[in-house]
Parts: sequence; structure tokens; C-alpha cells
Amino acid sequence: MREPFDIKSTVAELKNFTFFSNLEDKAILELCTGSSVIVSKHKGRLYHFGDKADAFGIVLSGAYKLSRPTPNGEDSVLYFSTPGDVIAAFIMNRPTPAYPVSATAMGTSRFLQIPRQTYLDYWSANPNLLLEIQKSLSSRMIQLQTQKSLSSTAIPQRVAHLLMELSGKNASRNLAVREVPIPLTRQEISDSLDVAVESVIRIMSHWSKAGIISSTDSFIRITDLKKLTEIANDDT
Amino acid sequence: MREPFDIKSTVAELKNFTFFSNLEDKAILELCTGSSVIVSKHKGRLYHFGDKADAFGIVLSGAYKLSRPTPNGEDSVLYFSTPGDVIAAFIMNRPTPAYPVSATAMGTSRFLQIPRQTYLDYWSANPNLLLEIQKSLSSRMIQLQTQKSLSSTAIPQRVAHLLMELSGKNASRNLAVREVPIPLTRQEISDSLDVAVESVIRIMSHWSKAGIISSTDSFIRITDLKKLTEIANDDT
DNA sequence: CGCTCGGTTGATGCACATCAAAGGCTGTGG
DNA sequence: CCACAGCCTTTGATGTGCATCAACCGAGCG
Repeated sequence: MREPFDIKSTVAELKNFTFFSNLEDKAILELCTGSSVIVSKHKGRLYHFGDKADAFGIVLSGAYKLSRPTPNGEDSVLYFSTPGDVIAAFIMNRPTPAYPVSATAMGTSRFLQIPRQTYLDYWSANPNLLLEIQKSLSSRMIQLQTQKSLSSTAIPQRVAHLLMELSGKNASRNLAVREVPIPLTRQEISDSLDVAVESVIRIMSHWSKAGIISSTDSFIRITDLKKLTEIANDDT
Repeated sequence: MREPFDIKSTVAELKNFTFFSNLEDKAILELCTGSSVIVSKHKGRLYHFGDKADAFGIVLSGAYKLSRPTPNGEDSVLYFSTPGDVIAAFIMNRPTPAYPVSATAMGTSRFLQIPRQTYLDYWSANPNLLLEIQKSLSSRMIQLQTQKSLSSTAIPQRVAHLLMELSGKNASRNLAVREVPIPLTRQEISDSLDVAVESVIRIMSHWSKAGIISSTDSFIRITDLKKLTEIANDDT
């Protein structure tokens, strides 16, 4: 669960992320005061919706889904966070913060957990860092808004849109074939779009038969990008 | 459309908002370099979705709705901004920002427009200001997330929830009667919840007859707060 | 005085949720 | 190593909440 904090390798790892690429080793170390690396198993929970938030952190590898319980007892997935994403940083400067979402590992994942106090001491006085956080926060916000504006369109469009979005994250190039870099179940897709699992299954198995996507091992590959784009933009 | 920039009265007005309450007059003036006060008529557009964003600003009085066009040609309202709200600040530090939403006045409203350059010069180096922006951004995000997690519940609940939320903004106290401080049409409510106008009308006229709300002049008053809360939390 | 805008009401149909039932796969504990 | 439990996927049958369409009214306004 908790990996020994190997300073050298962690700093090297962090430098891959835009967040830290411009910083010196010394500065990075300061920003990591009191931190530890958490290794999550599949479905391992980092924290719960509503819990007292005394730490934030950065996804190092794997992925975590951020979700909230709905009144029906279901879960609504709000965001899929991938390596380099900063989680919960934006609530650290509240008086007594509570996590606004739950975070659950999707497959084995690693997370650099940083104490809230370190945020207050070292992060919150650094404009560049704050601007970086603002940047990631605002892109997440815009994504949420985009999804909302699609919420009254047909489900196939929304599923297509989500797959495009997720596969675009690591958008290698305009290849005809893309892959979603996260192990996604249909349940998680349906939780993200707030629709029934069966609807998602029907749509996607149809696409599988039509050769538009293929889902080997729990990873989804888009084999006919053109067609999927068409579906995503279809305003019939 | 454009009011003369009366330094003295504007600074006084700004000091009412938490954003500036701790700042000295001189600092406020610097943060307003190149600014002007814009007076919008009902339905006047401050800016469009997709336009090049060369300014941001603060709502001084009235209200503006932030919306995005949907694929069906409808509008999806994402936020109702009230006096003190900062608009579009969080995209100012992007290379060539475009407005992620349109802003439209609801009733006569006033807006302090500040050039992007002023943000880059004076705002982005000030951690306290950045934290304030982050705070408003994050509360808006949490509101969006809450709405999303309600998106699969019945429409009456969602309407009730929205009215509670909006009337709570100026939450005077636990009075039995509250009022939504913005002139809202049913159309705007339906645009905000992404449902059909007729549905909203049916629900609300039912509530009017039941004495739960009353809509004199274009303002909505909640006359039976207890009952409405009940409806909002009803998980039948 | 026509015109646009907000509100209202009823009839109709469809896209989806819901319910039900079953098979494959994985991990876990006896 | 086997058995069981839980999760993911699949498919079909059934129901319904809500969008859609259509028509009408009153009020403000140029």
C-alpha cells in the first residue's frame, strides 16, 4: 500500500509532468515535504466523498476515477484522472476541506500523496504553481461543461464523444487507430454518462460487430476513427 | 453601453466584494488598469462562445447567464452569475484564449470589464488573487458536479434543487420565504437543466396552485420552503 | 394594432430505463 | 485444486417519463 519514498526516482518521475518540468530538484523536494507514494490495487479507494481532506496529490501511474454517489445509490463518475493529473489541490486552501468526490483506482495505480500543510506552506505562495493548478482545473471544468451541453443528445453520440475524448488524451497522431489508455468497463462508461449499463452495452456491441471498435482485454481500441467521429457529430 | 469610469465610486463598489475587501485603494486601481464599466440591457450579450477572449471582468449588478450552444441549436445554461462573480478570469493565462461560454444579461446589468493584459501584468503574479479565483472556480465546479450527479433523477427534484440553490445565494436566514434574486424565465430554467420548457411549466404551475411558490413579476418566490426541500430530496 | 415573447394545456409517440435470466471470467478460500 | 461468489457482459421483453407537436392566451411594445 505504501511504497518507500525513493527521493531520486520520484523526482525523476515528476519531471516528466508539465507541472514540474521547469522546476529544480531542490524546489520539487520542498513541494513534496511529508509526501509518500501510495500503491493502489484495482478498485482501491484513495479517499471518499465527504471525508475530511487532509491531503492532495498527483497521479503517477495507472488511473483513478473520481465519482460521487447519486440519490439512487448509484455512482456518477465525474472524471478519469491519468498520470500527471493533480487531484484535490483546489480545495486545500479552504478552512476545513472535505473531498468533493471519491477517488478509486482503475487497475493497479500509483499516487503521490502530499499533506495539506505542505500545500499551505509551499504551494499556495507560488504563482506559477497556482496557475498550473488553475489550468488543469479550468480544462476539467470546460470538459464538464461540454458534456453537459451534450446531455440532451442521443446516447450513441455521447458514448462516441467520450471515447474520442479519452482516446485523445494520448493522441499519438491522426492514426486511423486509437486506444483508450484506461481499463474501462461498460459500467464505468454508463456511470460517467449517467445512463443505463444495458444501453451502453447494446451500443458498443453493435459497434464491435460493425468493426468500429474492438475491446480486447478490458482496453478499448477505436478501429474506425472516421466512422466514430461521424457518429459523435451526428445531429440527427 | 459604456459608462464613464468613475474611479471613486467603482472602487467603493468593488470593496463590497470579498475579492477586494482586503485590498487598498491603490492596489485595486492597479488591478483595474484599462478597465471600463459596461452597462448591458436585458438580453445584451457581453461575449460569445468561441470568440477570442481579450478581456475578463466582474459582475457589478444584475446578473448574467453563461451558456453554450448545443448540437440541436438550443442553448445550455451553465451558470447564473451574480454581483461579485468573476467571469472568464481563469482562461486569461492561456496562449490565445477563446471564451468557453457566452454571457448574456438578465435584466439591466453592469459589468466591470478588465483587459487581458492587466490580468497578465497585475493579477497573475498575486497569489492571494489567484487563490480567490481558484476558490470561485472550484465552487462553480462543485456545483456543476452536484448537478451532474442529479441528472438521472426526476425533473421535479432537479427544478426544486435549482430553485433552492439560486435562492440560497442571498440566503438571508432560515425564513420560511425565500426569493430567487434573478429574473428567471421557465425557458432559462429548462435551458439550465437541459429539459423541455413544457415540463418545467407543468411542474411549476402545479407548485403555484399548491402554494409552494409564487411568481409575481418575473421573480420567483418560495413560499413553502419546507415542502420544496422535501421535493428536492425525495428519492422516490 | 400587429408582433413577439412568455406562459399554458392537451394529445401522441418514442428512446430509454427497468426487469429478468443466463453465461464467462477471475480471484479467493477451503 | 476445486468450488463458490462476485463482476462483467449479453440479450430480450416490457413499461413509462418526458420530448415533441400543436394550438391558444395575455401582455408589453414599437
